[in-house]
Amino acid sequence: MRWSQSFIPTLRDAPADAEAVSHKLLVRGGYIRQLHSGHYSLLPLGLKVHNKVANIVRKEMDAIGGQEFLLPAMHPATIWQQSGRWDVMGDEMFRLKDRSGVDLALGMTHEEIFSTLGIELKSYKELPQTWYQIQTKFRDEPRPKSGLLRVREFAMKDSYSFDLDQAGLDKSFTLHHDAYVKIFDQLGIIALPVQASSGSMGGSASIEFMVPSPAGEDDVIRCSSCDYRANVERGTSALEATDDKPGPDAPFRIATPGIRTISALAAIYDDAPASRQIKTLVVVIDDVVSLVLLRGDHQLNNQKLQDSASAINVRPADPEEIIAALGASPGSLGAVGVTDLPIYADHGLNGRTNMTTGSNEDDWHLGGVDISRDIEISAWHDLREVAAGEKCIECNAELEIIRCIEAGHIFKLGQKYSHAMGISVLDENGRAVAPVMGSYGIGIGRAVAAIAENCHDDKGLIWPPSVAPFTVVITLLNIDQADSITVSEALYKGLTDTGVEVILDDRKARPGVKFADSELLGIPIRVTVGSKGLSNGTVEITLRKSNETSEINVDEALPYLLNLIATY
RNA sequence: CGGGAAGUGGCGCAGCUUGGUAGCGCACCUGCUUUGGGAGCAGGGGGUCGAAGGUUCAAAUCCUUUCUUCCCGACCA
Repeated sequence: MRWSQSFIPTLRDAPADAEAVSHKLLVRGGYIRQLHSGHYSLLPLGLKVHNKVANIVRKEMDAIGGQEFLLPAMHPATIWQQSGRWDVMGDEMFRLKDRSGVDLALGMTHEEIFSTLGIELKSYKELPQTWYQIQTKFRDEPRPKSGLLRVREFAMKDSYSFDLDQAGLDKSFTLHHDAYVKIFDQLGIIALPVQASSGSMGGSASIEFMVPSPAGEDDVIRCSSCDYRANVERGTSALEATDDKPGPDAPFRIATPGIRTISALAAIYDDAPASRQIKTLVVVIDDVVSLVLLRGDHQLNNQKLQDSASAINVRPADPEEIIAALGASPGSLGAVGVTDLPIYADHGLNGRTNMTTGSNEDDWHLGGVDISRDIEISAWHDLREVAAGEKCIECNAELEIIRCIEAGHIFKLGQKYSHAMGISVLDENGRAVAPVMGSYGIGIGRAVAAIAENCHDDKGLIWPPSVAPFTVVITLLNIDQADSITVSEALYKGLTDTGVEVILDDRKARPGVKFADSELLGIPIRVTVGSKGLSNGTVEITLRKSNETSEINVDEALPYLLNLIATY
């Protein structure tokens, strides 16, 4: 491709709106442009990178027996109603009506739609099946942000496996897991597989592939010693034993005028450090006012609560609801004597005695509280959010928390959709069996952004060769000089003829502009053709990644480049 | 949805406080010079100042409403 004829609108300044590095560089490099919030146009170079990522994904899906489909992006409401997710998906699903008033949705994912085809599976002999597509998904995100990282319209590779039994699903799941490892390896980014929450997908297990980056939105717990890794929405840690001194036979009242916080109580009352207080939160779980109890120094993880309660929606109660439920204001709340509300307690409180908590009367707390004796716990769950520095449940080493981009997510769905959508096959005994399903996703555009987040310097992008829009840029410094033109054109033809993707910078522009643009674009190899080198019979070959430059004789340049590309 | 910020040519910004008919840098076009790290000079093109309403002889500027975008939080497969 000739640069002079290409649409590559590079910018010296990033738009003021851009914050994330990938966003700035992809816009400045002429890869993407925003149409409106959460919707981006891919420009020719952006599409090239996008396609390369998609093709790597495609290749690895094919390698595990995946068959590519393309399903509609627009769906009838009825099919989502059949699975129950028409309601579950809430505001995040784009909905519309056609001219006759029929409810429609833009697909956020395709479990239901693939299931309509799964109905045609009739025999265990046809299983397993692995089906996938690379299709546009629509999600009405509450807050699109950071360029391609969080958008409302994006291409996603989604695949679905159908197996006869759990053992089959385990195998399909492992195949996908290993394929994902290979994919991210080829994309040139580190993606840590971590235990994750399944969220609205349901199902028994899920693993996310997380790319460490400050631009990410998820926190991952990582053990400094063993290979324990989990999303904070899912992971836990070992708690050190707490010494509760023996308590009284019944709780006693403590006058605490004006005390409204855990830390304030700990400060004035020696016997109530935060770790020996009970924190009482009032939440509304699918319209049911409920209490959540945690150790005073622990934080609630909302997703854990939502998962534990199998809830669609969890929100903090507002002050009026709290007073109506408990008769006191936040800061003085407790669960002792509460019998009419569901009470969820975190495992960190299990077996604890002689603790301090609110009394549901402003300015008074209760001491000597024994959890099992004094509080009617409805259910015990893991609800607290792990903090950095806590100890690993596997090996007791220190845990760290790292910010990550969720680049892929694989789920064991089980039979939820098979049952809901009416898929069944006959097993070898002639009995109808609902296949066990799995679902597996990689966001293509998000992967592009994740690579950009990880592969750049202060001059611009540094694409891994596997996804670079071009492998080589020939920087022709003087477009009026016959020698330079001859050498450049010969190299251009030589590389093109061997299938190397090259862009020839034949623009009428100053050298500084050409160098800066080639670095901004992040093309792995630059060949500089100029009079300085040609006077010695050489061209310069520069690696974007290391900025390492070699002077190579003109005659040897082509084989040198081909060898360099082969061994990059 | 709560909090904050911002909308002026393709990009970055000034002008607004104190109303007087829009400007700077980059980019773009023409010419000359220059030519190995974002050139210089000269000339030139391009903007309903987000939108609507109001105040006024006069509104980018003041008032009201509204839309949009970004950031933090909430939320989120």
